[in-house]
Amino acid sequence: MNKKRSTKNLDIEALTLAAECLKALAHPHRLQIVQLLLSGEHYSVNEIAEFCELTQPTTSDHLRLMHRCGFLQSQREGRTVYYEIAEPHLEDIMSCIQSRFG
Amino acid sequence: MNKKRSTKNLDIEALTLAAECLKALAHPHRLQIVQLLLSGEHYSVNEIAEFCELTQPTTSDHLRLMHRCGFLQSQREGRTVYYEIAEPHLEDIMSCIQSRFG
DNA sequence: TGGACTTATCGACATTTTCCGATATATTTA
DNA sequence: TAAATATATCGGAAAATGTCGATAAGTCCA
Repeated sequence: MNKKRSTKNLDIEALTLAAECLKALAHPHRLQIVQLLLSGEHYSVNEIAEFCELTQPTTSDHLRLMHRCGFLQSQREGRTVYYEIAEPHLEDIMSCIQSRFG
Repeated sequence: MNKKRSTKNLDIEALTLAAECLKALAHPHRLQIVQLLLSGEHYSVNEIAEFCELTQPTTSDHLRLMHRCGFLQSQREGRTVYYEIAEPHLEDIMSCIQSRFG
C-alpha cells in the first residue's frame, strides 16, 4: 500500500504558487519580522516597524504580504492589530536558516 | 553546558544573505530545475533548457544564480556541462514544498 | 460628535529581476 | 586550423519589487 508517493513532482502552476510563498520570505526585513514573531507572542504593527526601523506603511506592506501567504495571522484589539505566526513550519525553517547563517 | 543555543537570532546582515539564498529558490523555473535535478543524477544545460522550455541563455542564468548560492555544482565533460544538486537540504525543502502544494 | 491614535491603502518613483538575442568562450572533430 | 557544438556573458527592454509620503479607514475616548 501507500502506492501513492507522499511527494510528487509539481507542475509549473503549483511551482509558481510555491515560488510566490518563498518570495514572501525572501527579504531581509520579512525574515527579521518572522524572527521577531517567533521570539515572542505577538506584536503590533508599530512595534514591528520600530524594531525593523521601517516606516509604518512599509511594515504594513510586508505584513500583508506574509499574511496573504498564510504565514501570519492578525487579531485586532481595539485600534491595535497584533500579528503572530500562523504557519508552524516557520519555526523549523527559521532555525534551519539560523543554523546555516548564524 | 551547551549554553550557546544552536540557533540564535540573526542580525540584518546575516538575514540579507539568507534572503539572497531564498530568492535564488523563489522562482518557478528554478524550483522546476531543482525538482528535475533531484529526480535524476545530473543534467546538461541544454537538457534543462528543453525540459523547462526556456532558451539556453536564460537557463544558464538560472543555473549560475543557484550555483553561486551553493545550491548546485557543475562538472564539465567534454563540451557539455552537467549540473547537479550540491546542497543536500534541498531534498528536504523540496519535499516540504511538494507536500504543501501538491 | 470630534479629536487622537493605529493600521491599511494608494500613487509614484527608483531599483531589481527576468528574459531574450547577439555574441564570446571552450571543446571536440574533421 | 576550421567548422561544429555546448555553454557563458553581455546589453537592453519589460515587468516586478521595495519604499515612501499622503491619505483613507477603523477604533477609542472626552
